[in-house]
Amino acid sequence: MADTLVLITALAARPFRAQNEISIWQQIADRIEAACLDGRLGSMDRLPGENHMAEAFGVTRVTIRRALTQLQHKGLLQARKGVGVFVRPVPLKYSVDHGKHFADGIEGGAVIGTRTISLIRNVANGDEAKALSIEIGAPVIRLLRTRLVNDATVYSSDKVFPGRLFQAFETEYALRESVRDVYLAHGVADYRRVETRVSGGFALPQEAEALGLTLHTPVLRSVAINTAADGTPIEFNRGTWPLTAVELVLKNQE
Amino acid sequence: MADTLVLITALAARPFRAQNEISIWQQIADRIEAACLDGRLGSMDRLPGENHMAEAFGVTRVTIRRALTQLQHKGLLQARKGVGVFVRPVPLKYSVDHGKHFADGIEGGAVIGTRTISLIRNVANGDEAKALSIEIGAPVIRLLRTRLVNDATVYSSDKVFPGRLFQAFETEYALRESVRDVYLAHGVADYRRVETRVSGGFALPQEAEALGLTLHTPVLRSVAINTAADGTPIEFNRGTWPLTAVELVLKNQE
DNA sequence: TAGTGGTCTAGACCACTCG
DNA sequence: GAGTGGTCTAGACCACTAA
Repeated sequence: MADTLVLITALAARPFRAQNEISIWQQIADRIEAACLDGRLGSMDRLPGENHMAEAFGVTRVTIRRALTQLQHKGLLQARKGVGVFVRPVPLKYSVDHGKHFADGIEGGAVIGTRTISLIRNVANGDEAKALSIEIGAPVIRLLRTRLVNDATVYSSDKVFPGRLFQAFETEYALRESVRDVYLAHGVADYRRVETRVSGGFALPQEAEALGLTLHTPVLRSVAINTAADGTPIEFNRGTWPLTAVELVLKNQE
Repeated sequence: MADTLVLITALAARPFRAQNEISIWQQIADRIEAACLDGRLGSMDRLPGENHMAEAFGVTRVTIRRALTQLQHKGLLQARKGVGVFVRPVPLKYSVDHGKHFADGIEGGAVIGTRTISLIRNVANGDEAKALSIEIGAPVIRLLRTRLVNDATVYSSDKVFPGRLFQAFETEYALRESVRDVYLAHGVADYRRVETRVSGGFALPQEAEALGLTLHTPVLRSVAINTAADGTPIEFNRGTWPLTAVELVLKNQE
């Protein structure tokens, strides 16, 4: 919040260790990371410009950028072209039980938030049709949203539902932004996650935008299918997580 | 296998698109990636030196390095200091059912391999004791190994077993490098994976070494616990996967 | 218009590996 | 000793953003 240049100058005051031990850029990254983690650099703070930081640390912009790049990959910083480099909200690891509802799955007493990006009706493409056991071109409901933990965006999801099963999706969802409520209102009291696939990748433009990450940043991706108690697929869910922000917990219940 | 400089020169022959569309380094990376994926660059091939490639593409070493870095993060290349940059074996996505045995979990008819790094007896530290429900300092068996799919190293694991339950671990394991056989020989015919935790991180020196990745490369990490049919914990398993080499599939069986 | 981050150049020195 | 990748310097131009 305060003048970050003062802080950075303070970080730069300590001399670097001998170069054959740890590289300069790594030492710079370590110092900035420490400042992020212990709160000296706060959430949403804007760092000084790269030129200023280069001068403060007595190095070239290239060296500063090498350090900043690592911290962006770690999910601690986000760079916005023409604007600046910002501290991302606490990327501490959250444990999410991916067999449960998102809010239930967070371990510990965190504050959960939801931001609905869009909710439209559409038709199923190949992947979606296969996952939901419907025909290509069949009507579907498409819900884009992000989930927040302690004001940090940790999850961006793209959910697809069979349109025929949820005639009143929009009105029910509008009440509390709750998919579970929509299920209940349509007579689906019980359902289960039958399969989860987890893979890694690199943030595409839309993912970087949704999660507040720099482009090319490594991410986790999950693909999951929910079915009703009778086995009917009711949801196809594709999600993206910042690589280091989350720990997915998958339990085999008896 | 053949002269990779000839190939790289061929890749460099095509002119670059206007710079305001896609950056030079990205175009270089895309061309090399395409050559890796369609076999023009084969597994274990060594690329020309960065100076040679820079000259071939008509750019600076910095620009070449930016392209190579991305491909290293993607798991397509591995750089070895003082030696060269090498093409990693097919990092195509493998689907692994993490509730099953490794070999059973691979989807499709791939060739599975095992390399045992070390097998020693030791004592449990805090994490391991907690996971296995034994006391800190209790005897454990520690097994380090890597798994290969079609000659590509896709998994490095660090398994810990309660020493008291497997008196003849070493002799039984030596027969076929099979943990399942060790279980059977000690009367554990049935067991299950009760919990899997998946998270992301960046390759530590030992992980980079084991998987043939460049340092700082993003990776997937899994932590899992197996129990015998009666609920007794029998294995604590920590593993590392190249980020883009695998898709973990976790099914909830009825 | 001023400042920002993204890209690129043309050099340099170093530690490391291998023959 | 020759070649390699890792690091670092000192510049430059660009597209983008906000005041």
